[in-house]
Amino acid sequence: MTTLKDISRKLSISVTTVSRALNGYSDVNEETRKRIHQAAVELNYRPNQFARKLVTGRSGLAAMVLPDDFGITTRAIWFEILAGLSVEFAKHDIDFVLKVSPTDQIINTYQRLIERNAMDGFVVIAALPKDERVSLLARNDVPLVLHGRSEQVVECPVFDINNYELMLQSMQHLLEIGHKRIAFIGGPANHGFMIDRTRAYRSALASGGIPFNPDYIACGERMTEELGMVNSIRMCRSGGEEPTAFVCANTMIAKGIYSAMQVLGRNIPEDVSVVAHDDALPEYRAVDFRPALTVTRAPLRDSSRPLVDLLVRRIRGEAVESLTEIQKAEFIVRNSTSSLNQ
Amino acid sequence: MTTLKDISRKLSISVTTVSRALNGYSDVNEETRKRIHQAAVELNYRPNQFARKLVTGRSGLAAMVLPDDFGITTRAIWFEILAGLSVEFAKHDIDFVLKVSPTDQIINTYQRLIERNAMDGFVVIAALPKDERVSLLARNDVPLVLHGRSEQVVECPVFDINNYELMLQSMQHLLEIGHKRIAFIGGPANHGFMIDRTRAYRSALASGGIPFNPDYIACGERMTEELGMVNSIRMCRSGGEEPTAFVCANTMIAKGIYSAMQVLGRNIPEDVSVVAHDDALPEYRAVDFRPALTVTRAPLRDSSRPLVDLLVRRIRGEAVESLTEIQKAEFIVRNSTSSLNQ
DNA sequence: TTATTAATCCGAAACGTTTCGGATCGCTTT
DNA sequence: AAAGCGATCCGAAACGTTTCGGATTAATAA
Repeated sequence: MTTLKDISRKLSISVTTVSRALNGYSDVNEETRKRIHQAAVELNYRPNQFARKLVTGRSGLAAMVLPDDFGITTRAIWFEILAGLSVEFAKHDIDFVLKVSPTDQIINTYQRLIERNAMDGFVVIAALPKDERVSLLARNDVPLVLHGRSEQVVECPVFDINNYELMLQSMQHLLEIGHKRIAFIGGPANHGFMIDRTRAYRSALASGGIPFNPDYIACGERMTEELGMVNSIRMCRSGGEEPTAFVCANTMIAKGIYSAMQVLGRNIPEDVSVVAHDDALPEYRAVDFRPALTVTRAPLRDSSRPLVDLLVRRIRGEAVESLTEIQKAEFIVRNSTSSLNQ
Repeated sequence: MTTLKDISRKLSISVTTVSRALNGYSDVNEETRKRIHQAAVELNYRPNQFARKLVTGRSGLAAMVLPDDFGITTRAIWFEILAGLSVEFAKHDIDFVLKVSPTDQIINTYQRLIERNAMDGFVVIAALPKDERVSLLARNDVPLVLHGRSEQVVECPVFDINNYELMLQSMQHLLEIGHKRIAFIGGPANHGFMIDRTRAYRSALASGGIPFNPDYIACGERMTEELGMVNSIRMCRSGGEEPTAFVCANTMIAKGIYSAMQVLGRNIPEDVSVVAHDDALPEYRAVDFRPALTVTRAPLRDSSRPLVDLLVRRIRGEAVESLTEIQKAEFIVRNSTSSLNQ
């Protein structure tokens, strides 16, 4: 391991100057900076992160804490998120540490991590309205970036997609082509994105002059095919009037509805229309659905970069006010929606 | 942040003694050790990992490097592995860092990580016979644990399942119930586990007096449903004699074969028998197959603990000779295999 | 000429541990 | 009485950085 002292000795230049040259300070001559840089590559110098942390307080480590029951979604999706974060953090020379914790121990895990004071920051996914993780981190003044909006007024960067808008788009599309009995199958009701989308759902109904029917909305802890299947079947069999269209919180739910409709002998889009929000996971490609699925599209992969950027800027000390990014979803009409022919 | 100095000051005891007390050295009086421990919890003392690393060389960090195309397997499986490792490492107070790297940059990524010298050790999954990752790490004397056996003689701990034995078991079962035309659909031919299983496959055939038929073996880069589907269909349509039994390297391949047989109008197990190796992933439960799948079973989840234990012991300096663990797979006969009734 | 200033450089302290090499003291052994 | 020993303790150095507060020199301004 070559150290600053090695370079210093080789060039007969003080350690201070070597350090300042390598860190781009302005009070070192261009000529000597060149020599120092050259010596650094020759000796294959790598700064010792730990020595640096000791004095700067920065560790070059960022973490994410996951529940071991995978929370609202599936292993594949978590991996997609993790992989994206890992490569983005790497661009900033930050190592990404993954903590998996028993679900009821999440807060303790955060607590211990905070006490150890080894992480420069955290990324927190799937914000709840009053999120204990967020308030704990914020209270201890440790940088975090939040995926999804949180109700509480906290000084932290936020990344989100425009859940309200995208739901509005789906609904307007369905309303325009004549649907009136529109069902919404989504995730856990207490999550930020569900609150926004439910709000948009109701407001779209209202603006269409359609009364809200609580039987047409279903929330489940886990947004899987099964959720879509059982709830769409239930809605179609409930005896009352069946929905003519479904809006789904993701493509897996839509997949479940496709299966259910096949079982029930309904055709998509002739009998029922289906719209979903699409995280663009390779495992569930909306274009490959038969019929191809109409979606609002916002690739999950695209969220890693903004998340990491926001966190890094927060760590660097940028004002939190400027650190909010809301991504627009794209609306793509395919073949799973059609106007009612009755 | 409370430091050793704080405790030292509070108790009027030297920093040295405080450090030695907390680290369990024998040259400190039981009485004062008590006082020190008590003060430590009162002040909520947490040792500064980075200061420690600076002097001991240990960082409390272990890493795994993954290809961004997910290599031989799926996102869900990678996540299963990652989650297991994270919780096991946590038990040893080690933070688990995840590096995702472009597939053609894997070696460079290792190289950089080694140079930075920030990781206490690595876990390397899916060993190749001559594994560049392994030789690079070993050459630089950084601890690693290997999942799967590697041909090269390297000083490193190894964890594996008994691939040769489990393949033998599957084959013997099929031979005993009268099968002669047995196909094997597996993963990349160059991987250690495939080499072992192929060897067992051929040796079982030989011991049954059955000539090896190259048309009955299929290897694919990615062990997915698709692989099982296309290869089983190909084998059944190739014009020659169809296989009466399939051995699959995992349950996803078996799933693909189930679909294929349905398409071809063959019944399992009346027309064809299917055996698979089962990593016990929640997404593909062998008991839930219709008919329930006969398997050799070795839960992937169970591999995290031995992997981490072996690595930790290696980091602590234990002799590598003692650090090998081979796990036995369990053979479970269900309803996907039956004797030939012809 | 003298005072100012800008451009470069550097010594030393600090971050929080661990560890080496003793020091002290009361007892036991010769 | 001297030497040896075991049980406890501690000062100081070291790990590899960053950074504070100057120091030096030469050019510029007064």
